[in-house]
Amino acid sequence: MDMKPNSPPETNRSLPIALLRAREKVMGPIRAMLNDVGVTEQQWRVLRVLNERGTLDPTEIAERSCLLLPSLTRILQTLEGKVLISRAPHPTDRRKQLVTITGSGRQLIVDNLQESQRLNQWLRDSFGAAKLDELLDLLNELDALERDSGR
Amino acid sequence: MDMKPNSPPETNRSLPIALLRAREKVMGPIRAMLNDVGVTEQQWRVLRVLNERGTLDPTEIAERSCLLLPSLTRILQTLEGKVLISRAPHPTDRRKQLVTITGSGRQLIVDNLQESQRLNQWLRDSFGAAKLDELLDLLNELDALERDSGR
DNA sequence: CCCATCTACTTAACATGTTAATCACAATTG
DNA sequence: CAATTGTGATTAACATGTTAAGTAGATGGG
Repeated sequence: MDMKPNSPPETNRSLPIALLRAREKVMGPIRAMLNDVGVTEQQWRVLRVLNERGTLDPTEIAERSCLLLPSLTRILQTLEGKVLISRAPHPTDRRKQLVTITGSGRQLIVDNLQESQRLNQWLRDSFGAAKLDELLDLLNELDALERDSGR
Repeated sequence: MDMKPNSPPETNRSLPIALLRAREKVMGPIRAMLNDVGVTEQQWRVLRVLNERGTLDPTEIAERSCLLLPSLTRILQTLEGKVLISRAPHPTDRRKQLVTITGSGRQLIVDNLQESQRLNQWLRDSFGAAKLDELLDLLNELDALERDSGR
């Protein structure tokens, strides 16, 4: 037990940094793929959510794609400009809107989904399916934690 | 085996999203703490690296704090403006510079390190020390992976 | 020594992250 | 129904992320 008192965690044992580095490893190739198509990682997330879940309002898109509403507002404007999504007013609540992916949007996903899945599969093979699942379980547990937080 | 063919991973089982959500859980309280002091999460990372490792050049700071050089350039300008770091030309290589944390910078760390460690400890207690270590191991393994990448 | 090339850092341009403020509309209450 | 409060989305302002281009200084031949 030769641990120094109050020894702060090395940057390698810092969870925020470790999460950041891991994310970079995984997203790097995906970002490169999307860069060729002209959409960002965040725009891709929004399109995938809309493709999987159908028409949604911005608040739910934000939750599912892990974006804050101010960012999403700008992203939706961009995607609408590219005609990858369309927006319609909510029939009863005039504060809301309904966002739908367009045919072009779906096509963009179709064009890139295979490559995306290939990258996923490569990760599974390289890292190991068991460890990947274990990692996902731990991350989801961590996320499910703290509904109160230590502050 | 009732798996649908080509079934894409749900957003919850997507590693990039899971990493993002987990990071938000961990960083949220830390960000709040730093927000009160007037430094960002990235500025905090740079200061901690400089405090732990001493005088460094920007390239090494970028690696250790997980920032890209263009971001770091702006961050160093900001930190220099706040007199939390100082910059000096490299004695032999005039392309480089040497960045050092100032007394004010060290003081800022001292003032917030305890709270930071308290939040870390709370995470360890809530999540479990064993699982936290396991998670860190998996993340580091993932990071150490792919020196070639699947592209 | 000169040139081609590489390296360290910076700048530029655009997209997103983050917090606070704002606006329109909805829901609630008196 | 009017006033208050809450909600959904947007805007504003500043910081960072990301890619590409630029600049100054080092480095390695010829």
